[in-house]
Amino acid sequence: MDTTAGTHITRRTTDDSHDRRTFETEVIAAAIIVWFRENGRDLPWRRPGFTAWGTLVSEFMLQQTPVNRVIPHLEAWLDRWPSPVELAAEPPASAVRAWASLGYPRRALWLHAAAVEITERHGGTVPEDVGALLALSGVGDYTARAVAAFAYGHRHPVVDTNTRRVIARAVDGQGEPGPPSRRDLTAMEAILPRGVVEARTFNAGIMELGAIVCTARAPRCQECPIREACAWRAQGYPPYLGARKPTQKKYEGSDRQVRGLIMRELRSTHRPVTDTEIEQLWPDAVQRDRALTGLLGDGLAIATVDGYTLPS
DNA sequence: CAAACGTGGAC
DNA sequence: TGTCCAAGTTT
Repeated sequence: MDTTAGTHITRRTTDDSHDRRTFETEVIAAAIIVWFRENGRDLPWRRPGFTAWGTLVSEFMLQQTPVNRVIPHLEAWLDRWPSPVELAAEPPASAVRAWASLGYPRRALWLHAAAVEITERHGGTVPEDVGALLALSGVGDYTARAVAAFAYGHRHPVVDTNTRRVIARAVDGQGEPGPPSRRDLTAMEAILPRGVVEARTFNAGIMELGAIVCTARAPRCQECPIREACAWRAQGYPPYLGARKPTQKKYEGSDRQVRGLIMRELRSTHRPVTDTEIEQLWPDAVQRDRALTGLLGDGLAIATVDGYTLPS
């Protein structure tokens, strides 16, 4: 927190001992809301009339995949499957094919499974309740709250990598957030505006701020609406000394790459892929078998007498 | 809790 | 060229 001004105000706005709202955090929230209304991107899931199902699909696709790569696949997906009922009526293979090269194809399988669960347990309507959302396949803390908040307007803290980074910098004065923790949720809750409308806009706005201004690399502080209130800036941008996320392993030559090659082959045809064809994909038999066994275990590949297929 | 899980663009 | 990063979830 900024301690440079002798007039710094720390009045609490509630008796809740977990509430970290102060004059400073309320200024930050208000500035983000105003900034977002002016500067938020025109994205499909922000269009009026965008459905809860559309929101759920978009959140699945946005898990670790950049916005620009998601948009065309999202629109094609929703044209084909306007509600979970239509998707649930198709085999998982259709979902995995439509997922194409978005990456992490288990998400396609989970999204299909979630569509079946929504159809069977919720009459084909995406649930509003965070608990019910969390019970769906592939839906975790982030996605459940994002759907409840953005599709249904409920007041929930939405925590993702962007909100964690903005709070780490602006509020905590750290250049990077620490490892993800349940405390992130309470930290976000603690500064979330009380009003339903304000909370919804703040959730979207702080994510947007982290995505296009307060970025991981080369943040554009001169364009930041909360630069005057930013604790990290006030302290002279001290370097981050805490635990770093482990460096990502090399993709070239990894099991992930082999899985990706096999999945690409399975998606490319409606006929079973033979052992011989699988062998052409990667020279190392041990690694190849490990990848294939993993895919079978994940349910992304099915063994038949004629070879391997997507799950039907 | 750490590790696994795809893919492609940016610097 | 190699590293970093992207609206996470699961085991």
